[in-house]
Amino acid sequence: MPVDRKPDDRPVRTITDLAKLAGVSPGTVSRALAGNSLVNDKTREKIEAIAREHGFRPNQMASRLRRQRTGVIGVIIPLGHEQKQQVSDTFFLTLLGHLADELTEKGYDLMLRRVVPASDEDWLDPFIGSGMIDGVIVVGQSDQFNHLEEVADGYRPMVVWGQHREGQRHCVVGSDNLLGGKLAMQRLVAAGAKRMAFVGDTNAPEFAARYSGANQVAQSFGLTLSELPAHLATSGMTTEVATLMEKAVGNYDGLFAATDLLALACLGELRKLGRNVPEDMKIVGFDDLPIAQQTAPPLTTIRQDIAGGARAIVQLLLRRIAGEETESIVMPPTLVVRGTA
Amino acid sequence: MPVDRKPDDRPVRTITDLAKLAGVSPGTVSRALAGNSLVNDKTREKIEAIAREHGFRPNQMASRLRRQRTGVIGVIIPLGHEQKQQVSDTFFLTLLGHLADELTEKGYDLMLRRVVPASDEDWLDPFIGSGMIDGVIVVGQSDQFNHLEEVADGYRPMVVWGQHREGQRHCVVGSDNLLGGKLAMQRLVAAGAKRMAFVGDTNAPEFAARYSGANQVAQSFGLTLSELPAHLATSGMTTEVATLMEKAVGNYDGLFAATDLLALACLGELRKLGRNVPEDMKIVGFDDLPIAQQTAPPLTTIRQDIAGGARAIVQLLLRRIAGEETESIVMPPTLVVRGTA
DNA sequence: ATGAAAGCGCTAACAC
DNA sequence: GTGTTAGCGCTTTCAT
Repeated sequence: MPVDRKPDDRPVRTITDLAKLAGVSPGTVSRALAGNSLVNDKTREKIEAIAREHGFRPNQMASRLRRQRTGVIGVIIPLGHEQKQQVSDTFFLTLLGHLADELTEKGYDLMLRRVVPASDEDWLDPFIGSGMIDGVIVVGQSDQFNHLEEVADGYRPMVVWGQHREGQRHCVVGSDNLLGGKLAMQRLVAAGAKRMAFVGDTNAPEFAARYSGANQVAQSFGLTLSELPAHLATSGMTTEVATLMEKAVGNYDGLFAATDLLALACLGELRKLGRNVPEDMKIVGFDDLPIAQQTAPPLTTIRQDIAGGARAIVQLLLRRIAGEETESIVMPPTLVVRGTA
Repeated sequence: MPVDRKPDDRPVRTITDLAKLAGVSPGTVSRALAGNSLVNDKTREKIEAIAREHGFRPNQMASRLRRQRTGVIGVIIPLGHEQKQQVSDTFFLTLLGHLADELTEKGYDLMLRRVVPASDEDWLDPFIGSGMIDGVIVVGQSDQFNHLEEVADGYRPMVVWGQHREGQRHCVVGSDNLLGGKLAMQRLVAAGAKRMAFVGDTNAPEFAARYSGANQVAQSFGLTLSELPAHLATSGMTTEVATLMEKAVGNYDGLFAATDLLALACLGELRKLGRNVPEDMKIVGFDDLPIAQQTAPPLTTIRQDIAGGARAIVQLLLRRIAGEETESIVMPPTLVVRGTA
């Protein structure tokens, strides 16, 4: 039963073709191309020459099937709490870029998948069980914390970017969002704000922790922190924030935005409303994206070390693939004081 | 020669295991799970039940090897002209996000690779010839136009995002950069600018076309357009632009930035130098990234339809995979007038 | 140092 | 409708 395939006129498609041309066995070609075995130098050179001449590349599918390792790391972005959000949130994409860089450097390829997990659905297992990837990086916990816990019990080579909870079972790398929230609130208070609001969606664990940290500090000063629930969907965000800002003006004098993007939107809308930042309203963001330096006034924010996070994720994952156990890593964020608070 | 592997206690790992449990042959299981063949309903249900119970997923590596199709599209980002640039340029990443969305929707997975092609190096062939992907999307031509032409002669399922040149052989989707440049310059002139400069690196074909279009219009008005070569590497960009802006002040009153990111940097640096936009300096950007709305003043820019581009790329690629010939697509950009010019 | 051969797990003729 | 079987292209013992 010949596999039906387009006739390929390339004379040397398989290692066997090449072997015939070189007058050796397929095994020898495999060894020569792999480089590691002890093949006669002349034989190797000859094989390499032919391979180069014909632009031959060993079929990775076959190689990987045989070796039971794929050289591919899956990166999956669950978008549960933000149905509308595309894979286009700047922060995720920046992290993704760094992950690509790190993985490439380590010789792995990166397979990207975006999912909108329905509450009862298996979105992770098909990816993990597909035999296509050696390990998986989950970017953001979304509202899938419990599901991640379950999966982690049966599947070791997984590292998640997100929020760490005491005693959790899945390996996570992320910022200390509680601390970040505290730093943000301390700054707002130091800048003289009295009536504060958190702008963001506290359904995501990361954001909930940011709120919580900020709230703790607020209470310690005898102040309160309101919630202005705003979502990140790129399309609706601006109008949503516009509405929030109309209400916020006069009621608050300090905003802690869950992300820089949100902070930026607040800044823009407040300007439209004729309010001055930081005079009428102090603002602190979160992430320290490159644009935070370029706004007017430049954004006071909490910096997450995205590149460092990517490095840590990949490092932990490779250790897990090698069979090691690993701890989670919580990275301390830092306050960057600029012009908005 | 048993492949050495960790002992897997999962009772049903292969289609054959499952077949034994179900009391049928592997072939039947394969058919049942594939869904398409005519399998007895009872048999199918039984097989599906067992599969679900044991969390069984057919090994994709084997399936793909056998079927000679991978269900994976490669996305590769060549970074030739920007050695330092990571995969973190906002525009590329936004496009990448949309590509991920489109491909996911069509049932394809996305394999991401970042390369820094040395001038003489084969960076595309290894990816194409790896047998891991059914087709490839190249995001940006970088300085590899000629190489892409060569590859296109021998490999059909490839679509490139970038600049279209008359008579080129590789299939490309991209904006009409020449037109974009013209629109930008027309706006600068209409806004009253007299001494203009283009901020960007004209080694990339896209940028060269933007410059060229702008230059044509400038000349038609008897004006000249200088070049301020600035690179996109996220790290060095700000300082580089800072130097350029110091020189620019007083010499120019209108800037056409190759990208919004560059325009943003110009805006920021000019503010630091105490100059007002648009009074002292008109600025037009390119891309219309979401942040362009949020700057102060909001950025006048040339909009590229990134989502539409992604859709077109995927559509063309799938047609090429199916064996069709396809034309290139050039999309008209539009001028978005905001506050900077 | 090289050849021979047995699969990796799955699919699709082909036969019944 | 289901079983049988011959590979997809590669790697790796085992034998020489």
